[in-house]
Amino acid sequence: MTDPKRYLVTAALPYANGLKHVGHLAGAYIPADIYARYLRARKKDVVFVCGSDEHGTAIPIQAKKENTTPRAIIDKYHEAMKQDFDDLSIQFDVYHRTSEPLHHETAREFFTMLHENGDLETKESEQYYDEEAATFLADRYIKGTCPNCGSDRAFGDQCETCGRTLSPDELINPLSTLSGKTPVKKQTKHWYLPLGKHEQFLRDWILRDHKDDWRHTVSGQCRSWIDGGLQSRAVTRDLDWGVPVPLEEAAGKVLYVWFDAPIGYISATKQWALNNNRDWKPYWYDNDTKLVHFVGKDNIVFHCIIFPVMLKLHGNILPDNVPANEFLNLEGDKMSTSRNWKLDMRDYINDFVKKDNGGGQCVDMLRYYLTQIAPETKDSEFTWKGFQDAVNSELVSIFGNFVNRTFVLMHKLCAGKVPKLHEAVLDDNDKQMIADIAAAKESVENCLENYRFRDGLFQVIDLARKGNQYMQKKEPWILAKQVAEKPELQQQIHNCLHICLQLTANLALLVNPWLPSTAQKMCYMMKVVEKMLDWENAGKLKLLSVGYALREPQLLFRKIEDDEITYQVNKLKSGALQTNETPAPVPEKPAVPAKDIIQFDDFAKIELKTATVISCEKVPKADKLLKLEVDLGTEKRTIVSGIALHYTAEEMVGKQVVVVTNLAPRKMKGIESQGMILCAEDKSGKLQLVKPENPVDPGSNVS
RNA sequence: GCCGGGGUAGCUCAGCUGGUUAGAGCAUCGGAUUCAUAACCCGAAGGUCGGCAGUUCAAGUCUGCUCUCCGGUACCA
Repeated sequence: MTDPKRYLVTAALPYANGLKHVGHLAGAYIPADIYARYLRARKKDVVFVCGSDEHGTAIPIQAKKENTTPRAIIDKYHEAMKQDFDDLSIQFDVYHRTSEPLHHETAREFFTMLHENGDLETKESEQYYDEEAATFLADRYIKGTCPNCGSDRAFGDQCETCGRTLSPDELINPLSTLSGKTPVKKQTKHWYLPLGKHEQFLRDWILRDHKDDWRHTVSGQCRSWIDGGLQSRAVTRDLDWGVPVPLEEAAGKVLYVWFDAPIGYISATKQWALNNNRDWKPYWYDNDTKLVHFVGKDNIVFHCIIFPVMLKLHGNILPDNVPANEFLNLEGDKMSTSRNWKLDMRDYINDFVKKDNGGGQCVDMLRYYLTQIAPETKDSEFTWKGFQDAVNSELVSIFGNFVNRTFVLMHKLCAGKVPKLHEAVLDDNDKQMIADIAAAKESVENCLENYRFRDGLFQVIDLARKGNQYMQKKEPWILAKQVAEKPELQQQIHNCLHICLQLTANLALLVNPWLPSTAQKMCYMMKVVEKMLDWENAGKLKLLSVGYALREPQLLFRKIEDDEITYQVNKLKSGALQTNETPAPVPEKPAVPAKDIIQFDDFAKIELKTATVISCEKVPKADKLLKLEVDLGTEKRTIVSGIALHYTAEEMVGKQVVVVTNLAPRKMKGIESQGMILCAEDKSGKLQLVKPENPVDPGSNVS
């Protein structure tokens, strides 16, 4: 979009069921914050909105887990996340929450318009209903036995043990988690958003109009979705936590969280307008508003497909870009909450920012490193060693050191004041440096405009590097020793320090979107007001006035010591170890079976036998399936088993396994499976075969 | 399996519509220097651009096949 009148920048609404980690930061919040700060520095009309996403079934679930109420959960995590963002200099213009009445009202209005315009479909279906609690049960509120792994910790949407996606109908022995009773099937009506109707619009808008300006990771994923066929999506669901559907016939139903959450951007904008006595409407209705969504790649489909369709139907503007980032790994592995392999924002804040030698410099160190490794084009990796290297050899040695030596020399050679620039004696080095400052402004700006934050920050550091080179060529400390014999050298010294100081001011300005605390500290040292950081001053040589006295230098960044790094790495590893070794917290009543008690006769219905794998091959065109021939002593059978991710076909041959031999046969990928192989599965989802301690004859009964 | 995105120096990445000896930063090694947080500066070394084949006067850059990593999706009794 050329020359937008105003900007609306959004960062993904974090879900209020736990603390967020540095992957979230690198993925959405830091890039969004950099962009918003840049626009503010350019005096653009910009609103940067975010807020807590507080609906959805995971909230009441989390409440149960923590033995409290949903309200307490969202209040707790809303405050915590808000605080963490604040501690890391993520400067939203408004941080709202979807539990606010303003949001409910906004979401209701949104739904109502779509409904009244006939843009939604309705469908009746049978859903589980808890008669005692007199409510329909969300998938998450039904538990039962997993048809896949047999675990009793399966829910209507997913099995906790094997992670398989489920539908409530698949559960064996479904039970309501509310009453503990067996639910009944009951007719229910829901509203759907028919995405398929908008396929052509999406194709034109994304694949044609934004062919060149969207990241190809983003448009590629969109194409994948569109080509895969766009299904209608339920907008409502039977749940009591969320925005009630504003229809009389929809009592007990709420808007699906995916529907109400992005509308949170709109309600946040409204709240901002109220707080600042402004009009929110142009930000969502005027075509000269540039809307940019910052999200992680898991959110692409919502922000590029679903929400735009909603916005179009509702008469709003569409996002100009969705610069989604990929994922951030940690020390060689994916970040994972369940395995405790992660770095929470709060942990960093406590271990670095809140320490005596911490503060803003540590905030900026993290912002620096997370930008430097930002997964803009592919997944990237956070390592503590990398963090240390980036801080020590770039921030400290190049950037911090340049500023420091400039200030020290200025105090030693120029009496603590900004020296004069003697234009008549400018040499090639001076001129080149001046040109480099102007050029840096252009390249940094270009990067920022195109969401290349990693490259932009590199350009800033590179300018500091050029400053070091320049100073080295000029060697004012050498000139100072000769000035007694050659007084004319004093002008060279002045020119060098003048340019270095103006360069320092420029560095403060250019680095400000990325490292705001550092920019402020530099302003303090230069005794200038923050207005100097206005982008229009960039590239110029007049940021500091001649003769102006500056403060004593203070170091911009401290070094990261080796022991801090080893401490963090050990902490990460031992934390992960703990979760691996300690089983899930034992409930107060130990090991009450979740399944119904059965009699011996029931058990006896299952025939279990040992078998030896004779041969084994991978089922073609299936990732998880192995086809096995097993010897049951008296017979041989073919079994198809979903263990290919854990065992290779070769290593299965010769192994003894336990087989359910009287299970009804089932065809998979065209092969009839005549039994089932038993496996144990740990928390991480790793499968282990169940087998006799010592080999026994094939066909031995297991009981 | 299908769809999408990657695989370029030890690490993190640039390389647009094909064109001279494939680039940068960090790390490493050597040198120089002292204004500076043993910092800076100069220099060197380091790559059969995942593999194979093809198109072309010319391919990291185009085509086909293949291996591998990351998502999504199907298979999981």
